[in-house]
Amino acid sequence: MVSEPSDAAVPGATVARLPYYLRALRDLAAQGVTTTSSSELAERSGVSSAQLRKDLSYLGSFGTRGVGYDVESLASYITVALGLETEHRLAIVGIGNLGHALANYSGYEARGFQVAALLDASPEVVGTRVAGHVVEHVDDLAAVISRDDVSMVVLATPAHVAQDVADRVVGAGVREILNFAPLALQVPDDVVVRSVDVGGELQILAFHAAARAAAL
Amino acid sequence: MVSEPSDAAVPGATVARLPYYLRALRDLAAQGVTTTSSSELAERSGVSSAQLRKDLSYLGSFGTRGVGYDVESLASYITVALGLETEHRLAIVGIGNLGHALANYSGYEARGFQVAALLDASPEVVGTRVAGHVVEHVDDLAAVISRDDVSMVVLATPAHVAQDVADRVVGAGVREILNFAPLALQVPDDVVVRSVDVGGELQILAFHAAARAAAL
DNA sequence: GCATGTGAAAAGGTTCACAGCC
DNA sequence: GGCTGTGAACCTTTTCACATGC
Repeated sequence: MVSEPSDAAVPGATVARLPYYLRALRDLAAQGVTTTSSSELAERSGVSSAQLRKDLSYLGSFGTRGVGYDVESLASYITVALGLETEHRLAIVGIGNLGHALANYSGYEARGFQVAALLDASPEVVGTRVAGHVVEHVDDLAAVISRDDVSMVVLATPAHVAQDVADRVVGAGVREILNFAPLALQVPDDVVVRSVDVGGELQILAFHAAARAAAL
Repeated sequence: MVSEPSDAAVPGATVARLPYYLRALRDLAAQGVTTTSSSELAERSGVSSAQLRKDLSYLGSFGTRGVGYDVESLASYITVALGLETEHRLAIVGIGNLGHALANYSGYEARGFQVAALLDASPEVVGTRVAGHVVEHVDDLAAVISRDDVSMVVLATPAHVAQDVADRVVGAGVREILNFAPLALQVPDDVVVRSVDVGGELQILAFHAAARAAAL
């Protein structure tokens, strides 16, 4: 049987790696592999085997000593730990370049994510059909969120309206936001924001390139 | 004059926040603000003022006690620290949904980034014009990288070819990769990979949603 | 025998609180 | 007086190394 530490909080750094483990496990399963080890799984996930074992220890005890892990069942445990056995309905706000790409992104792979609505503010975009959805006006945000039971919002708007949209999203009761706008959103403590900043990532790479050049 | 700690390494966590500071400084400059404080800048960047001051201390000493920071000059110092005063030429590999969006992304904001080439493997895409570039075949990767003096590659290919493309990118001498494919790329130690994983970010949000639900 | 699971040690990062300086 | 810059304290995260149990 599997133990499940009831209240011990899972460290944030561990949570951030669980998707990697899950992905690696699904790859293994797709290849027909049924059993794996912490070292194999760690290598495929890009972490050390000690790190992987420590991370899993926060969730419970899923392996067999001397043997390893059952691929399918470990994948199931992580799926449950991530809350992916329940459906999460998304709304994407801001149907520009990026919003388009996100709407068409087939890989809401981890089952459990469903795009429920697309919204934008531009009259030229509202009413058009994108990825099987009619784009609605962002002024109807609260109504759409309620109507479609949206629990997560993806923000792909220009930076100068992102905070305003975020305020409305939070006001409509959404507590999880994935932000692509390059600014730090101000939200209440109980709202979780994850930010993806392509420009920032490039700048970090530039730092390393400069450091390399300086070291010559 | 400004001191610049010569060899003391800048912590990775600090480097990852520098883009936020730079963005906030540019916002302030755009608003006509010429002087700011660690608390104002920190709030706009989403960090604590102590953290901001500590981060800056790794780069040098740029403020005036009792006064604050000059917006323009601090922005300049961070720009230099990030290596953004030199031009970085990018190639985007994989011109699907996401690659399209990235190619059209106007905000290679931080001057210094320039899209030099687009590549794909599909005969239907190669030869078409996207964002002002004719898409070239990924088999010509090494030649394109050399011809266009590409120093960073953005990988937006399907996951199952990402490692193969990454190997060729590294073989062609590129040492900085921004990876959008959902897998852990295996690269030599001297290559820097930053990964952006939209599905993973959603899964992390799902974890928090589940934790919230469990706490009720 | 062998790979997991885990305390303990080490490293890394953040916060505190105040000295230093304008 | 007020804000920066920074050592010291604190907390989190990673790594180590080995006891545990199949």
